[in-house]
Amino acid sequence: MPRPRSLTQDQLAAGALAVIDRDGLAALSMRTVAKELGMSPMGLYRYVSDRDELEELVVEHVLGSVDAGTPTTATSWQERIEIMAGRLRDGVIAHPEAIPLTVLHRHRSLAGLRWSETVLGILTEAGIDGRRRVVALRALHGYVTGAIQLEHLGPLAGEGTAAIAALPAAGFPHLTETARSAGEVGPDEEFFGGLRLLLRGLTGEPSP
Amino acid sequence: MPRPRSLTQDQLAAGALAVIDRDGLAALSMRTVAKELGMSPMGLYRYVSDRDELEELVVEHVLGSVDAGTPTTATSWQERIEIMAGRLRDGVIAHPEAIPLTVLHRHRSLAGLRWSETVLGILTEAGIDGRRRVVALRALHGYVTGAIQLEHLGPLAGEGTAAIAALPAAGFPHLTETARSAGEVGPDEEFFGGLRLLLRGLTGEPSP
DNA sequence: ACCTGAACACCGTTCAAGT
DNA sequence: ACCTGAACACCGTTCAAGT
Repeated sequence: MPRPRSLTQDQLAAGALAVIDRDGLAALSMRTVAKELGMSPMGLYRYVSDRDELEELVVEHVLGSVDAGTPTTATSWQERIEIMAGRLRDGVIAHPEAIPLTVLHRHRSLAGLRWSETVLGILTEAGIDGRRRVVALRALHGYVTGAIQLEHLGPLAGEGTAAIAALPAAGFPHLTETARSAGEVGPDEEFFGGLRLLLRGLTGEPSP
Repeated sequence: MPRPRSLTQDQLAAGALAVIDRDGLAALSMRTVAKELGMSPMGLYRYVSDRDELEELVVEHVLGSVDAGTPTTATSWQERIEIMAGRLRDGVIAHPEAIPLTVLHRHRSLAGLRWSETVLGILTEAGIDGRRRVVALRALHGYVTGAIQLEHLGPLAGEGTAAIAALPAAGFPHLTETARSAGEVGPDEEFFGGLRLLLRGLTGEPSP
């Protein structure tokens, strides 16, 4: 005798994300999510074929919160891309414990592809096309992904904290010196500063 | 009655890496590594305090194979940075299954810090210092990390294969079109093309 | 059709013991 | 000091059964 599904896929994703946000990524398991939702562990398999699919659902949920609409307030295409990068960063950083999952599954996510589509539109509008546009999208995607992760693993000031502080200053003169100036650079300046380097490189002539 | 250690830390790392290379990252466990080395699972705890430390050892082993010496053949500082990035990419890609570990632990690795030290030296020599140098290192680090991961997760042509092919072309006009030109762009052009964008942005005046 | 419970083959790690 | 073996509290997933 058919019973109605008690959950939507989004509720499942939200339950899993609640476990991650509260207890950390290591605590994520079919069993803990089932408990969070008041089901038996095997009940989840009605919604998802394995753990990997549960993870994809979580990422879809996180990236689904990112506004993929073309920014209208910005005056230049560079600014529009900065806004897109900032939105993605904000959405991902809102669930720091999920970052490894987000990075891992981002490229299979529909919401992630919507972000890429909008960025491609902005690049096209800027007169970038063909192979140059492919390289530009990949570079932006790679930078944003890597920068968010690095920020999560610890700022350079933090990278210094544990590892660099214990470093033989003689063997690492530049690193120890840079670690000192790193304290003045906040995460926003770091993220958008690096992004602007990329955009500036993109702006010049088609290259030699 | 004291017995000599039967293993070096490097042999332990090599054993773990052998498991990863042969059977994938999911197969890595204290038990499988112990079996690989002909020990009981608990024997490993003489060398390493937990699984996390075993992972760090693996990453140290992988990054330890990367030549961190300043390149001497290159004629420009940009070329020297390209060589450094290429060496890191080659070293990491040699163990594709270990990439998630490499990314995760890279910032705590001594060999990783040696790479950063050399890159900082090249940047300094190029006249980049202070906060600009901090931002430059982080941007390079972020880009290289992200680009290697993206390459491992699948090229844009591959990102297209599964996901983009199944995409409603109407809703994703740029993405479907770009996926077509993506086939012409090989992984090297993609990696170094993006890197050169960054370097070109770095080369201009100190910025507005 | 939706969900449960027992069972299987795994984990990382603690603890007590062997040489 | 180095290593082992049993045990504990976990995993993901299969399979048979309940409503």
